[in-house]
Parts: sequence; structure tokens; C-alpha cells
Amino acid sequence: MNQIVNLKSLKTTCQACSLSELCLPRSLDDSEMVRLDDIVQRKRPIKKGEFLFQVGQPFRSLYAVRSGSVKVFLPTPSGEEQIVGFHMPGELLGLDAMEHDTHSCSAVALETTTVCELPYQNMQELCHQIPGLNHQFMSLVSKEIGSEHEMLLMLGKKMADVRLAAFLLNLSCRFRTRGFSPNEFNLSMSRHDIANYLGLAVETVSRLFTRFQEDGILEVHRRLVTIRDMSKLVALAEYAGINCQHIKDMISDS
Amino acid sequence: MNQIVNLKSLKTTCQACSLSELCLPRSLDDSEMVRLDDIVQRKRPIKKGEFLFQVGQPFRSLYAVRSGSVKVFLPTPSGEEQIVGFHMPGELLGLDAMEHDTHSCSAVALETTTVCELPYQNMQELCHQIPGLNHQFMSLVSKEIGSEHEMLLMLGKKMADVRLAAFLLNLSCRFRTRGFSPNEFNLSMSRHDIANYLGLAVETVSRLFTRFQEDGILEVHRRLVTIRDMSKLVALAEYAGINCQHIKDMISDS
DNA sequence: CGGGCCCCTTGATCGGGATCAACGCCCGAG
DNA sequence: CTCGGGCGTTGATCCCGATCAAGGGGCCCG
Repeated sequence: MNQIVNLKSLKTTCQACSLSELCLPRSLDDSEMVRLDDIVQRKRPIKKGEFLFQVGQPFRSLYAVRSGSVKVFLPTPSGEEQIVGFHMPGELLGLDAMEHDTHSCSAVALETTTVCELPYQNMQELCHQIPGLNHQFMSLVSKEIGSEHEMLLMLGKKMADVRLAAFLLNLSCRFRTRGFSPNEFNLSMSRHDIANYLGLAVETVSRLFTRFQEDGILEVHRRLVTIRDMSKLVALAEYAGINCQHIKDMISDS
Repeated sequence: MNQIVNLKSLKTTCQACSLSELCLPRSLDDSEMVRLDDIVQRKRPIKKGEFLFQVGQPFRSLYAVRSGSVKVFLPTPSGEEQIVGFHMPGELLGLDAMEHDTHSCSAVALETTTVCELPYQNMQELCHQIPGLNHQFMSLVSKEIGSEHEMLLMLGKKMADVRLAAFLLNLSCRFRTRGFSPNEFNLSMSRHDIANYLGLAVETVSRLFTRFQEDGILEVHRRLVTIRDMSKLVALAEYAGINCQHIKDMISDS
């Protein structure tokens, strides 16, 4: 009896999910959402360090992060890795695997994480039946491509401090969108991961955090980051050519 | 009368197109291909330096390169640009615009180029009617994401010589796939563009071309590149963690 | 055919960030 | 509690590739 209650609480529906505005259900009506809900498999939480999938595995499902966070990376033969993204609740993973029906990158949880599994076969069928779902899916895919373009710009042209500033600002925005404070948040990834993602050495990232603190931009304690001067951070990141208008609007609103 | 003949010759069909195996028509049957053909608008050739679309323009169509080549780039407020890709015949452009119905990057012809325009609205409808088309479309999108992941790896971790080697090898493969010589080809982009794309300075690229010649890897005359020692090139590029197995197979075949 | 511009190359110097090295701190395990 | 190890910081040095500078050569234009 008790167990049934637990199962029910685990089996949150898309309708009840606070992320539905960010995720696939966006702009679906109630009946459509129920049908999406039917194919979604909500898995037991995965622990920090566990793989969601690994490069080379057959591709069966896409995954949407429900809580926690995930890093996605390309392992190289030499044992290094290149992190290509960090994923937060409401974001989709596994899009790169549709080409060869094989995962071309690996995904590992950065903390205890829950995901919704979307069997691709079923997703295709449902996208076929619900044009709005297909549209939202394409939109998320397109967003992924766009954000990778921005990343190419960072890695190709920008100084180390600009990269870190843009990274922090990006996180800040994503936290805000999810209802968390944009000014104070915990990094779920290590300095090593940040450095790897930004194409820098760990030492450089560490030194930059120190410098940003000295400049009064941040306050940092271990992985807790507090943004003290958003406008300075924006000024730095604007060199990245990233459009920060919405952040400026936010600042002037408050 | 004469004009009619010219129009007909311009109006190549998907069925007759030598690129159909690379492009969207892949795995469609004849009747399906005719329907795809109906929505494809074949435009007059665009000249070197002309824009196919520009950042900020409303998104109406995807484009498939038919002949020639195109560079795609993000312009920054400061007037620089970051090239995010070069596109060859059979490849799709404009995928990043589906998110906001606005182009988030610009595309310009590197030489006289012809493209097939695919009005997105019609594409969506046709994808809905032809599952095979939808699948091939998703596959091409996925491929785009995958190749951008590889680019992130290059820019994040690799030495200049490895980047250029991997770039040339990548071109070589794509020429081969299109029925051209993988060992001798003309670069349609300037040194400046190559440097920009690879996150290097023009001078560095130029010096590397010289060094590769001294090492007997290449022969270069202006934009004509001849690969003299494919295995050395592969050895260099393998440091990039790029899978070169198919190239090795090709070498041992010959 | 001649001039100018752009593309490319080559040389010299500089500097941002990688690398090497060492240490402090937090945290979990025993 | 103590020990050990991973994570993060800081300092010193080095090097790859950027930048500055200059010159050559092809191509398009008049």
C-alpha cells in the first residue's frame, strides 16, 4: 500500500511538471500531453558519476533532465575528454545519436539526477501525430545547434576571462529561467570540468575566479557562486558577442 | 523556344540529381521523390560573395547546396566573424534558425553556387506525410550536431597542426564522397577563412602549409592542394581523436 | 597592358595561458 | 580521531601561436 503511494509520487506527469514550459510539452493541449506522458518512462534517480549513456551504445531513447544535471562529453582514444555541454532540468540529451543509431558521446550525472526517457521510436510516432510536438522538438534541436555555434565562437576567438564570464552568465540565465536565483547558485561541475569545457587549464580558471573576486564581480566559496556585480560580468561577456540585452533588461527592471 | 529548353535544363529533378544519396531524397521511392521535387525551388546561381541569408532575417526556407560551396558564420558586434562551417553539395543549411524563426547566422557563397530552396512550411508538411523523409532530415540534423561536437574538441584541445590536418582530411573525405579526387582538390575558401574557422591566425595557417610541404605531406599551389602522404596526414589528425578508420581502409584498398 | 588591391608568405617579437611544482583544505573512510 | 586522496589555489617558468612588420605575386579592373 505504502509502495503504491511512493510509485505515484515518482510518477509525476508532464501536466504536473514545472518544467513543461521549457521542455517538450510546451504548447501541447491536455489530451496531447497525456499521450506524451504515456510514452515517457521516468527512471529511478541516477547517482553522481553514473552514466546515462556511453559512446558506442545503441541509440534507443532521448532523455530529458528532470532534476540534477548532466555533463556530455566526447572521449578521445588518448583517454582525455572534451565536454560539449552541461544539461539542466528541461533540456534534451542524445540528439547527436540520431544519425547512426549509436551514441557518439557519453553522458554522466554530475549529482543525483532524474531523467525522463523518451523511446525514440515512440517519439517519432507521436511527433507524426502531434505537429505541435514535432515543432517543439525541432525548436529544441535548433536551439542546441545555435548554442553550439556560440560555443565555437568562444573557443575560436575569445580571451579566457571572457569565456568564463559568458559561461557564468549563461548559467545565471538558465537558473533564472528555472525559478532559481540568478545571482547565487551552486556549480554542479568541478573546476576541472569548467576548464575542460571552456578549453582552458584548471589553473587558469582558478586564477580567474580569484581575479573576479578581487575585482568585486563575484564572491566564490567552493562551488557556491554569488554574482556581486552583474553589469561588470555582462560588460566582460559582451566581448563574446553574446547578446546580453535580456540580462540588461532584467538588471534595469530590478 | 530556346528559353524553354534552358529552363528545363535548369530544372533538374531530385531523381536526376547525383547528390540524392547524400541529400534529403535518400531512401525515398520515386513517387515520394516527385513530391519532394514539387516543393523544391531551384534558384538562379548566386555569385561569389553574395548572401544566401543573413543573421536577423526571417526564416522561411532551408537550403541544400547543389553546386559550389558556402560559408556560414556568426558576425559579432565588433565586426569580426566566426565561421562555423563550410558547406558542400548535398549539405543542408539554416537548421539553426528553426528555434526563433530568425536566422542566427549568415551564409555567403565562396564561389558561384546553386542551391535548392526548401520552404520550411512545405518541408514540415511533407515530412509529416513521408516518414522516410522525416527520418533522413533528422539524420542530417544529427550529423550537423555531431560534426560541431568534433569541432568543439578541435578548438578546445588540439594543436594548430592537428587542426589543419583534420580539416584537410575532412575535406578530402567529403570530396571523395562526392565523386572527386580525395588526393587533389581546390580549396574554395581563403587562408583567412581557414584560419578563422580553425581558431588560428592567417600567418599560422600559412606557415603550416609550408611545413606540411617541407615534410612531404602536401603539395600546395595557391588553392590547389595535393595530398602526397595520406598516412602522415592521418597520423597527425588521429591526435584529434577523430575516427580515421575509414580513411585507413581506403588507403589499404588502393 | 599597366596599376592597384588583395591574398599569401616569411621573419621578428611578444604575450596569454599551458605546464610544472608545491601546498592547503575539505571530506569521506577506517 | 587520523589518515589519505581528490579538489582547488598559488607561484614560477616556458612555449605555442598571436601580433607586428614587410614584401612578393596573381588577378581583376580600367
